[in-house]
Amino acid sequence: MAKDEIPRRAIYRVSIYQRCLQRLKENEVDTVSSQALAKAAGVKPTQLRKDLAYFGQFGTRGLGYDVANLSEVLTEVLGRTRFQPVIIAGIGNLGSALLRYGGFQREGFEIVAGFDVEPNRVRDPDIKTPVYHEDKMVAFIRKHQVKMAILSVPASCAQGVANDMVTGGIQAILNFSPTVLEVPEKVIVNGVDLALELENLSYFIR
Amino acid sequence: MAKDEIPRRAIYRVSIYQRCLQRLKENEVDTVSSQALAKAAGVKPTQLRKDLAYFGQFGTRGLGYDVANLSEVLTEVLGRTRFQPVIIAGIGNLGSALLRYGGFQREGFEIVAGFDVEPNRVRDPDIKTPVYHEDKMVAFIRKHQVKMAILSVPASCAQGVANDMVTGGIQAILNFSPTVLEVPEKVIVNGVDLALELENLSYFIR
DNA sequence: ATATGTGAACGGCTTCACAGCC
DNA sequence: GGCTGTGAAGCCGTTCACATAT
Repeated sequence: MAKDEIPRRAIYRVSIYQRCLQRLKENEVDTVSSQALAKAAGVKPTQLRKDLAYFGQFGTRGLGYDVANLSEVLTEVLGRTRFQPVIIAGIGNLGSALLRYGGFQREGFEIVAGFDVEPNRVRDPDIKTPVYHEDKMVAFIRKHQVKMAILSVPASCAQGVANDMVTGGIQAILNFSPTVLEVPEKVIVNGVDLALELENLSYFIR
Repeated sequence: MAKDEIPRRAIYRVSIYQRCLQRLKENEVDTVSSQALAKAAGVKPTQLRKDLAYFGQFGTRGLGYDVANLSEVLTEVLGRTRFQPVIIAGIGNLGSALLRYGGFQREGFEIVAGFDVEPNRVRDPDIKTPVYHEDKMVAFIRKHQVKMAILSVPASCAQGVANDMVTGGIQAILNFSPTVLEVPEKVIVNGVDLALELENLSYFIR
């Protein structure tokens, strides 16, 4: 099945299924129905089955899915079989928090370096990740063949830093700046816009 | 036009239009076409016009939109005419960063209090927002009629804290925990799942 | 001439209904 | 009987084409 026929949202959900399976494994459950797994993931059972169908047939009719097996399959599907190095540009408030955040490591990502215009600014001493000057970023990306980057610089310089990332060879950017980035088509950008999310919520409360 | 006929994503885009208008105002541009505004927002002109049409007619044919006027209208539409108080539960890495983050204030939100199981844990001294014990949260929400909350506690206690928020009367939650929250239908939840976004990106790079 | 506003067509994702298998 | 796998139907949001206004 070609990748671009798979709904983008389905990929997000597969990640969620994967997490739920992990929890089931910890609890030594070894079989799960689409109904139960879907409930845990907050979706409808048919949707779960449809999502899995994009990648193959993994269940046993009348029984359900083997937790360990399905979990392995999804890890494969998501391409998370090996650690993925990530860099981060902009080590301010948010950037520092992201460096300390354990959630990435847990999911198989490692932030290998940070970059900032003020690399020596005072920071939490238990940040072990090295922080270099932004000048060094392009060379670092090239040398270590890094494909993924987190962008947490102020909006005003986001596009410039993104350009450097692309120059170095970054293929995917997680963008925390409240800006619309212009990048070549082959580069993927996911945006996380905190103020936007709050604004959106405020619209719905009355 | 009834609120629930408007696509949820359209609301996000309206916030983005609003931001672009702000920038235009700063540059003393006073008229803008759907084409120009759409480009700045990263969408197609027809989509912009369709989005605005959900709320009324604001343009002049043959000319475009009056920047100041449209901006006012959108502020009204988004319900961001007055400051909105927000509380935050979980003042760890991420929570502290969010407290220091200026982007919320800029968009008309004020984090009025933080809550944590360890309210006296050592934190950046230039955080001015008071941090109380989580026990006090429900009473605080009630007393100050707070409607919006940010949830940045560990996944394992997210549901419990969310329940308290709902008990107090919170109507909208911005959830940073990698969990599917179960809340009454009338309560809105927007999730920001950092590891999920990275996983999603890693799927698309090859 | 130029740009908005909008019904209709389109496309993609979700849900349904049921066939297939244990 | 129970549960998965899947073509078909339904739904929702986006895009198109053009009528309308200045």
